[in-house]
Amino acid sequence: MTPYKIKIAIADDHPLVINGLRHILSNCPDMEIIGSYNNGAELLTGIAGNQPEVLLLDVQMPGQTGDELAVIISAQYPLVRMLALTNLDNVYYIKNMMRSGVQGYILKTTREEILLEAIRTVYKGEQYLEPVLKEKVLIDALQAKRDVSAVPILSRREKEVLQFIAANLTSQQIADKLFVSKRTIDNHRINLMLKLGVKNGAALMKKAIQMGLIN
Amino acid sequence: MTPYKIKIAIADDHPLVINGLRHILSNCPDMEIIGSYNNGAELLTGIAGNQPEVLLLDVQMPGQTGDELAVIISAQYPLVRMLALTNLDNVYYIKNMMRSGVQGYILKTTREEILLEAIRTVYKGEQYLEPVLKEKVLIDALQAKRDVSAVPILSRREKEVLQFIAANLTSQQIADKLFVSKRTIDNHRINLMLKLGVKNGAALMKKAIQMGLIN
DNA sequence: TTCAAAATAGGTATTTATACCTATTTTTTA
DNA sequence: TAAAAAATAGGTATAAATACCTATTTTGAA
Repeated sequence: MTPYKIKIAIADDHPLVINGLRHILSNCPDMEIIGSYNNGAELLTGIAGNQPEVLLLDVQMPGQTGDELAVIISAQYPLVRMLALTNLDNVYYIKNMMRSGVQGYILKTTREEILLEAIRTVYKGEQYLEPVLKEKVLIDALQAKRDVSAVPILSRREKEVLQFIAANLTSQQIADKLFVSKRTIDNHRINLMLKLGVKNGAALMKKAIQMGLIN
Repeated sequence: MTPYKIKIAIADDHPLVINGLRHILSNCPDMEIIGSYNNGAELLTGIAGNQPEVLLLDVQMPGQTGDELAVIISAQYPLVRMLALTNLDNVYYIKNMMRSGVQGYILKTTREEILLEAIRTVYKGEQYLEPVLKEKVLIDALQAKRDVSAVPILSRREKEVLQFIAANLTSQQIADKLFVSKRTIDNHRINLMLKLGVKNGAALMKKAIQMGLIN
């Protein structure tokens, strides 16, 4: 009796990658490739008539990028599981793809067994992330502040004002809330920017979040 | 021959916790408690004359909070390893403490073996995070966007402009970089704020980071 | 209790951002 | 290829932030 075969599609702009995958998967009794596409447009057209159960999705392709495609596909075909398959081991890309709707993320340099395990895991509806990448994401999330001495010590009032700035308030509104003059808040603002070494409110927010000073 | 004993100090405002830890550690041939403190002030005074190798640090204490203490201690006594020991299993606290300089983070509800393993790991200079918490941090970092329909779809140019705003540039500077009019960038800015539902650049930055639109 | 830091606030100017329009050109998509 | 969306940019205001000062009061730590 023939086993059930997981229907797989591949989207990658490198024919070599597609051929390689075809070769590997053709030796798997529980998988079959039902389509391959060289770019986003082809993928979206092709997938409309013939939906795979697992889509291997390259992150970098000409035209639409992987994250854009992932958003479209997860909205239009919520049953299609996606597995990002790429050379990019940067945490930013991993987070971005996972948040865009892919269920797994593995590297093209990965071993065959991991690839197959990832496909099967994702097919089951579970999330798969290569151990190496898991470690990377963890380190990134918990990274100690680079240079402890470089972390500015903010006064209590400054931290308070920082929270209000983050909460979408203007200096005037903060002043009203704290019953002080707008000029006082302006000064806190400028001192905050000085201490964090930035030149405007937007950058202040970014830095403060990076440093863990606000949520 | 007596084994080397890891010198441990405890800072916690609950005497029960301190007693419990004393009890557990007194049965360990490779550990000894050299001090215990009920609040931040006591800790800072006590540690000045007698530095432990591993400090078990509660996150919530009257007066100074755990993260403030961690920053102070890692600056003044860089050789003292710190292990956060708390009831708070919130990712925010975990990240905050780890970034403030503690090498490990475990829950008070944890099993004895894990506590001891954590102390030994941290003593060796390695990072320790309870498996349950590791998983939490990962999920938090990779979490899919809550409500796909609620995630505004930004155009490519808007995303590009967003990056530049995050990079500390003014509208004029961005305009120069992209060879367009400042007014164009102003419009992108306003559209970005509209789409993300905020009213100023700082809040825009915060929201964009929360949504994973920028690093 | 004395000293230093923090919080307070004002003056004055300039620069940027924000708001609300309209409108054209370019690109994408159906 | 027609229609929709995105990118472009201008007019005109106002509001807000930024910059660089000085100076007093309050608070906290040695």
